[in-house]
Amino acid sequence: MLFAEHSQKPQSLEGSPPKSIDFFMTSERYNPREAEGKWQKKWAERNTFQTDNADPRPKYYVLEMFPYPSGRIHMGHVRNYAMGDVVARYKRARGFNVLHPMGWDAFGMPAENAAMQNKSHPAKWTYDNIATMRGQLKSMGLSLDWSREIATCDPTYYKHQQRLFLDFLKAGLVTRKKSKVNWDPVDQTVLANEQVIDGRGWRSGAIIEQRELTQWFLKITDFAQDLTDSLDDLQRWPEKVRLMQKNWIGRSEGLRVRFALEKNAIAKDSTIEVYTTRPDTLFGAKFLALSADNPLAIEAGKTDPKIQAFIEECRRMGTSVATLETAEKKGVDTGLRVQHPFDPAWQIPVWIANFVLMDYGTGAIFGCPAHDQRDLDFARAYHLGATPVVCPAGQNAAEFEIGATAYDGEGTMINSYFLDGMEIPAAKEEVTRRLESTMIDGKPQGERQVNFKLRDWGISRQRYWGCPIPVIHCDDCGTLPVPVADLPVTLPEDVTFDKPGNPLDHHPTWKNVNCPQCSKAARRETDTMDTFVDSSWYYARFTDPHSSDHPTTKAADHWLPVDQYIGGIEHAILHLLYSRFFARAMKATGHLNVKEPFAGLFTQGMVVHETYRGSDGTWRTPGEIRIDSTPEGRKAFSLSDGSTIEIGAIEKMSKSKRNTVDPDEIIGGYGADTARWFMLSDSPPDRDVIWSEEGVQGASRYVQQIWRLVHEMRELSEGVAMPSGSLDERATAVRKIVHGHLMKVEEHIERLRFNTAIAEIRKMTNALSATIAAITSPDQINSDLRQAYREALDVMIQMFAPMMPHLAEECWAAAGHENLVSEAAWPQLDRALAADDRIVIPVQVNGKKRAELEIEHDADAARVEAEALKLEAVARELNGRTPKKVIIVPKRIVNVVV
RNA sequence: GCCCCUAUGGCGGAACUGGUAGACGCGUCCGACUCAAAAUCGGAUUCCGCAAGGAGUGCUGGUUCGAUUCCGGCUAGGGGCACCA
Repeated sequence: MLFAEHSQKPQSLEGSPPKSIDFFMTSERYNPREAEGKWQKKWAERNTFQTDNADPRPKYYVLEMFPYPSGRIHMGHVRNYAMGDVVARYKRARGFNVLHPMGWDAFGMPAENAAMQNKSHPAKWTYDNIATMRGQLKSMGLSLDWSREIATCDPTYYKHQQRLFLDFLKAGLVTRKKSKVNWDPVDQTVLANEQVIDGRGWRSGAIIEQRELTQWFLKITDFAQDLTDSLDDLQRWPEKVRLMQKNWIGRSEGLRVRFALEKNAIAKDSTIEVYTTRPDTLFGAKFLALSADNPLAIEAGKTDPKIQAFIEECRRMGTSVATLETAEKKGVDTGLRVQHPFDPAWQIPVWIANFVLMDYGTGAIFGCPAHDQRDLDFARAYHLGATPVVCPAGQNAAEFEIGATAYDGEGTMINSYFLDGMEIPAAKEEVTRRLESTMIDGKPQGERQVNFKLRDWGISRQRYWGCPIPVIHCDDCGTLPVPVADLPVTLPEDVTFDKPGNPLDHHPTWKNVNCPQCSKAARRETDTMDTFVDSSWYYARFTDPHSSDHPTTKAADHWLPVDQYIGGIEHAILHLLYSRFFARAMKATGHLNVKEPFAGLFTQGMVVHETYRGSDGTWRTPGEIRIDSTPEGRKAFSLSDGSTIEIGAIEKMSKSKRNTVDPDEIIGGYGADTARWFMLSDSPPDRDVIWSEEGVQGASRYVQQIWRLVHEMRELSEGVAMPSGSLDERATAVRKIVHGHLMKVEEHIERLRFNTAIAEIRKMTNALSATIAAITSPDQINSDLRQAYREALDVMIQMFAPMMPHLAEECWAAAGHENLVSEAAWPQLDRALAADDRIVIPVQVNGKKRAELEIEHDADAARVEAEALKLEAVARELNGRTPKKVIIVPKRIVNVVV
């Protein structure tokens, strides 16, 4: 026997009083504090959740977004990992070889900030936090393979990341270029576009400045087309995330048009190129506008002080992304003129405008005020006119005028020479075709072009606590990769954070090295990688986390893609797009053979909580108040002085609003199972869940309910085998309850509908309790019924085991099993039992329900109709009239139409 | 400004491809047990109405034998992008 016999010694049935169910009841309550630690230890001893890569069963890889070791886990983690654990445990029971690993996204700014404050080392802070959080996760009873644990700050991890960087460099997927970057003045580092939110740093919240720096870039734009196209194949991703990525990548098809410049003293080129998605509106052109950073604009500024002043004004404005949002449309006429492509006599003025971006398209546009709001605003400010060239259906072309709003809808071409009368798509095609075949300056005047909003991913960060970029700068040999044999380039341990900026930059012995090529004095790259690089490939590393020679091995090909990935919607763009890029880049460099890392994605909602505010306006924690529920509503009072507390809005748990709940306290008080159960039960997993004390108490009550029910059923089924052959009516009814609900629970879990899966389990336990309550005397309990309860007991425990694993083990042992329910195979569903042979269907008259009809499930339409019409309530409604039509939807409904 | 999502009892929510609206839970009320309380158990709980019955899924129009579900218009809340030509 594996375990000491369970202490519960249920009473014998003999001599028990009839009627009440009290005689079944155990006097002991289930004690999660004792049980949970015991089973966690047992799982660890038996390596229950360790996964063997060589296991021949079909694989299933379930992964939750790994945490940043910030200090302690929060309720969001509990929700995320509870969901993943249900999937992992369920799939394991269903016979899959499940990979369910955990690790730490361990590089990042907070460790440096803590180091500055506490004068300790970021590594110590990080590893201390990891130790704390690992303990907390273990107390949740997650079925994780801890032998695969990784931390991205560990040289055994980032060594391989440096190797990937060098391979990407060799493959041309890395560039170093001078560019305008988003500079976070608080964190003193660069941020990627994706990390700037509403003009502020995603972490610091500081207003972002624009600076020009030399940076390392990963060429995510090389895959822009495939990254957008492949979204269509990600069937098991939320539509919302795919759409957000699609918009972010921002593919557009248009035409690059060359306008011939009139002779002038400024321009070196004889044409100006613009990019447009609306070549159909070419005859509505009123001006060309250059970006202030356009080389031609800069050239023009050199000879004209007025233009120079305007460019400088734009630069000042451009230093803050936030100011762009409110900026008026402004510009200056360069005096340059271009020819209209289809009318050499038509001169168009060339302006410099503050709303034209240099890094999209060609840094120049043609303005069609009638059909583009920005162009219209600009044209109104400088009286450039707005001739409509597209007329909406139903409008008189001669009278159609543009007011304050540009018209960007469909319509017919007007005022447009040879395009007149065409619809927009035909006009686009016609202009494109004509300009493609006209040559100017030895090139076609128009060329089809696809543009993307997506920019290359700048990964240089001027920080210490990150993965060093493995590159050496030599004055003679240039920028050289660190030889692979010298990897990892480890971080120096003796650093100080007393000066602003990058500590690596102030560390002479680390920074100064010899050139790997010429051996002369050279300098290490002191930038480290954006921490999003660390999390862009960890899912692959988990498949063979201790391989020391290579980032990945054949195991990655076996396990990837991740079958089910679960995490927050906040990563819809950043992390998920970078990971998709990384998989492609790793495929291109031979490290992977898939390009999509996550076949299934699920984005969970947040954990939210009521807020509480005292009369003095200060926030109060849930622990500082007491709530009274009355028919008039809920009222809150201060525990310390009894004063009235205002119950505020339900908001995301945050330290500032003081509405957080500590997972440790919940797990310590109610047990992990109760926390997991409530977290999964109360809301659909993709929506926010409101954490409430009452809800947790309900879950806790249910744990005890199950404990009692298990003992009742154990009593009833003592010493009998599982059902075989057909049983009597009473017993079959019990079996039908079990299999009917088993089928539904399976469906709900497969679709990740944890809340409805839990409702189904509760329905089943309610129904089983009712059958037991209906037993009025012991002589009603025959061998058939005992067998049915024997099965019901096991199946019930297995059904809630993925959500409440500790309680399930305790019950499983109480039911007399010597193995672990975590290692047991999922019960075999009997579909015949799951289906009902008599069903109740509603009967409507003229679409209103008037009666119910109970009938065999396989009754044919004629019989259903005959029986329905016989019903008294139906006859009464008909009142002698003959039905015009009777609609019968098998097993669903009868509708009698009069 | 553009794009997307959501709207169901006092509350969280359920209702597979159009087919009994309100499952399951929370809260509340009534009852049992108790000297009492807690815990536990049983019952009620969309609204109006004593009842028969009627109304009802944000508002509004449509398709249909039948609409929470599909289509059009609107309102409110939430999210994403944001001078991307």
